[in-house]
Amino acid sequence: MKLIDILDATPFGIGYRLAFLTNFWREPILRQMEKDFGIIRPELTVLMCLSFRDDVHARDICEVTEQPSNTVSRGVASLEKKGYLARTRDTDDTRRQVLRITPEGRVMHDKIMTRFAQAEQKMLGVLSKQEQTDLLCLLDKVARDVENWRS
Amino acid sequence: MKLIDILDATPFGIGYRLAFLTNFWREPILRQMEKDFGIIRPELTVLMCLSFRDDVHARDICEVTEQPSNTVSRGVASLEKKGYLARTRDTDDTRRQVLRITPEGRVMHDKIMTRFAQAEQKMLGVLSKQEQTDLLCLLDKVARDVENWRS
DNA sequence: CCCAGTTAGTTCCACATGGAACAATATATT
DNA sequence: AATATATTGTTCCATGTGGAACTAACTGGG
Repeated sequence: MKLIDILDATPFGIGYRLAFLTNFWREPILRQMEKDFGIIRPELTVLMCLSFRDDVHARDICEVTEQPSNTVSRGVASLEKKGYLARTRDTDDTRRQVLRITPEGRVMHDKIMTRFAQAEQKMLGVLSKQEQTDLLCLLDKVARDVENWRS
Repeated sequence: MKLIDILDATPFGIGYRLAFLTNFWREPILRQMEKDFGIIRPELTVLMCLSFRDDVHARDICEVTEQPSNTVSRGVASLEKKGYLARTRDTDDTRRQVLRITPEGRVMHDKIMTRFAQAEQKMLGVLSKQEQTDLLCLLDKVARDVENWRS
């Protein structure tokens, strides 16, 4: 009995394969990331948001990622302690704090992103360039439509 | 700022979209499943294995799903308490116990499977039948190749 | 200006999870 | 046959996580 056989028995072949691939692609890297760098999932989430756009508030990260505020709060606090982000009080609203990634934070972020990218390439090795393009296109179509189907 | 924009900035477009779709498709159902039926993730894992094949041992489930034994142990214990599976001592090896899903367990399993299937159909609404077939084919190709790329 | 209601971020608490130690049983070696 | 080793499944413990309560600060209506 293999996992892929159970997979085949379900009435949601695409969904299950999505979950299957996500698990085998992402989870090992997240575990390794924690082991090698001491960075855990919610910290990476914050790091990715700050890498994409500087000077955001914790609240923004909550909204974009749909993470609970306490999770983001802990991620921000621990990243600051590690020197990967800096926070300053917002002068307009002193409840808020402006978050910014540090150079060290960006280095760490890029290192982790590279791992994901390399693992992706390895995962897609069985597909031709054209097939990879097709797959990306199909996934993108569904992902962009998310607001129409999410429950 | 939208999540999909951060997604586009990463050097692993396919991987990130896989994770994105998995999150928005699977996670809401798992949360709802717990709320409506009191079934949590490791319990569902056990239930799906037993639905696929009867008379297995907890150890088999550990190997197939790569779950730690304590997680499976708890899942089995709680499912038994709820009447969704029955366990009997294996006469050949009294350390082992033979697991079997009950009719109530199968009803619950099917109810949950239906939810996943319906959510999948909704998710794929934006794709044509041909595109859905293509997507399934591509995902299957990569999934079947898992032993060659998993880290 | 004051108070009710709202919002940003943190802390508290309850629980799910996985690693490691453990007890019971089976298997291998001599 | 006796002892050492391996295996099955459970319990213990440390940690990650999210809901809810909480504090501090802002906003709007009277």
